[in-house]
Amino acid sequence: MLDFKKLELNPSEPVYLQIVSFVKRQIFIGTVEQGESLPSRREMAALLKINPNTVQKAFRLLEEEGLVVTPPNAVSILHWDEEIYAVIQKELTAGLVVDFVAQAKANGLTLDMVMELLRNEWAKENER
Amino acid sequence: MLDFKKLELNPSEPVYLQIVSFVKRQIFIGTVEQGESLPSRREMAALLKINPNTVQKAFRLLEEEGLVVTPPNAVSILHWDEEIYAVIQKELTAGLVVDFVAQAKANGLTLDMVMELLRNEWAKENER
DNA sequence: ATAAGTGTATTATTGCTATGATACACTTAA
DNA sequence: TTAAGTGTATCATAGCAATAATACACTTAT
Repeated sequence: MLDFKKLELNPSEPVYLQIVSFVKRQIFIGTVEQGESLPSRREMAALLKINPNTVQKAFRLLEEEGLVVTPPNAVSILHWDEEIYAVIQKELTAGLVVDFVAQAKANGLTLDMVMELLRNEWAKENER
Repeated sequence: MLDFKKLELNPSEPVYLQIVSFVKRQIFIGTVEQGESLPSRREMAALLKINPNTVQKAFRLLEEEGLVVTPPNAVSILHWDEEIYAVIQKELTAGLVVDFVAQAKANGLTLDMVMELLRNEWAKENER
């Protein structure tokens, strides 16, 4: 189930994008089901203490990406098909490493160096 | 030796940052020596077809980070000490993975998954 | 002396993006 | 019918960051 109270807003990244990412990750991880309702724009805005338009922007984006459907004058509902799921799955996995690898190569690093750095950083603080 | 002709400007990232990164990477990789001169602001601006102030901003940043020194009314010169070198070395290696790991964890990925993705992406196109 | 080359400081402009205010159309239930 | 709740469209605002224009002080070689 979607629990937006767990979404801690980071002031340095656009709020609407944080909402989008949050929902995508929940779908990807599988903590959320098809047909589940999202809060209304105003409700969610009140919860997060932000402007309803910001929520609207996030939800519209989710709709454009095929993760959400919104009947007229009613609350948005989570809905996606396999194809779309594959897209966000790729985005959250393979897509994540693309820029990273490009940068690492530009910096002159080797694969072995990167894997070593990765292991170290991963071990640091398994908090949360 | 610094060859700014190899610096292909990417329109979607600030130019002055691209210049800074370029120089840092050259220092880190070791294709450049202490005492080497940079082009004058105007010269470099002409070469890259950008505004001299943009070059100035980049060079000033490099100076603030301790990679460059600029005598009065003269061209800037590459100069750094071991401590500063260690800083940018860390920035270009360990520092690179920090955000990446944070994101991967947020997406619910495991270390093994990430390493696998990394190998795949690294193998893709060893061009350049 | 002069002209051309340095770096630098100050200010202006531009463009973009995120966010906010407001009004509208519609549904639903009291 | 009315009031409160939906989403939505349009426009305004604000803030920020990158880039640009301009003028200044100084050096150097002609």
